[in-house]
Amino acid sequence: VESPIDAWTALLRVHAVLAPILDRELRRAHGLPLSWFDVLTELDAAPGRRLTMTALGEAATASRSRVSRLVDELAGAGLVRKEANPADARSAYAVLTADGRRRLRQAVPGYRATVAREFGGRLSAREVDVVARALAKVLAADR
Amino acid sequence: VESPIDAWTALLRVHAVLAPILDRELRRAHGLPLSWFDVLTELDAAPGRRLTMTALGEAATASRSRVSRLVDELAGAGLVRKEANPADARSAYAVLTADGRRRLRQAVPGYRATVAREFGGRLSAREVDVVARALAKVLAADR
DNA sequence: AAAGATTGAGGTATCAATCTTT
DNA sequence: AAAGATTGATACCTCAATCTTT
Repeated sequence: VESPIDAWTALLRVHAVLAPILDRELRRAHGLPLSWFDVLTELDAAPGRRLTMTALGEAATASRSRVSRLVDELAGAGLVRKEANPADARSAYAVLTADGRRRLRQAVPGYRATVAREFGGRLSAREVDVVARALAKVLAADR
Repeated sequence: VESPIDAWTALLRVHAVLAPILDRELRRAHGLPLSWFDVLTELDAAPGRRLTMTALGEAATASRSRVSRLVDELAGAGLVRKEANPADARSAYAVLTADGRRRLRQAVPGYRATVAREFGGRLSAREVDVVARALAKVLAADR
């Protein structure tokens, strides 16, 4: 095992196996698709629990145009609210609501447990650490 | 950085960034979506360059029902051929054609180069190795 | 009845075109 | 003209129902 191809191929496979598991689990237990969970998580981590649509598109896994529709769905469910940006009338904020924060907090423990079981379960602490650092480097490099 | 969550979240982000890049590059240069490339790669690696639909569904990143449609598309493009399984009339083989093999071989160098640049580029050989081994362990564990 | 495979219906995501504000 | 954002059209993917063979 030496070429980056092997690592990348394994990443594709792990994603293909685990993402659907997490998605189904989040829907079943909390009515949250993984795409919603992802957006809520990014908003929760942002200063003021808010991000412009563009910033959200860059932070989340969803594409820029997908984010528009996800935020509309989340707003319809009361988990997010859209707010004007007083500094620039072109841009819009997506803001996490109290309800959204509550739903997210309910979902996080189960999500972490599933990840720990399915992903972390067979790896040493050191391995987990190296993987996290390495993938963070890949991200930092491109964008 | 210690929890498996950080590693998993980074994996999601890397996938979200790199998969579209590779997909666009494969389409542009070779007319092959990443999903096609994935199926062709699995068939090329299989004994006799053939797999039953179920085996292909397990090997590839596509779901079982998606594989049916992908193989139909690939057969329409002449890159794959469907063959009866003489041992069991329920099952069908997807077989890589000479054309499919040629197209795959043309695409592989560019694919490897893009992965090397975008993924392996910023990592040491040791990091790449640990990531590949760790992700392989995760896969072996679940399925 | 279970296993291999396909398919109709519907959900999910992307692209390119568009609208508005800077 | 460029940046922020949305949207119509379309491609992509999954679920559950179905068909056939074991």
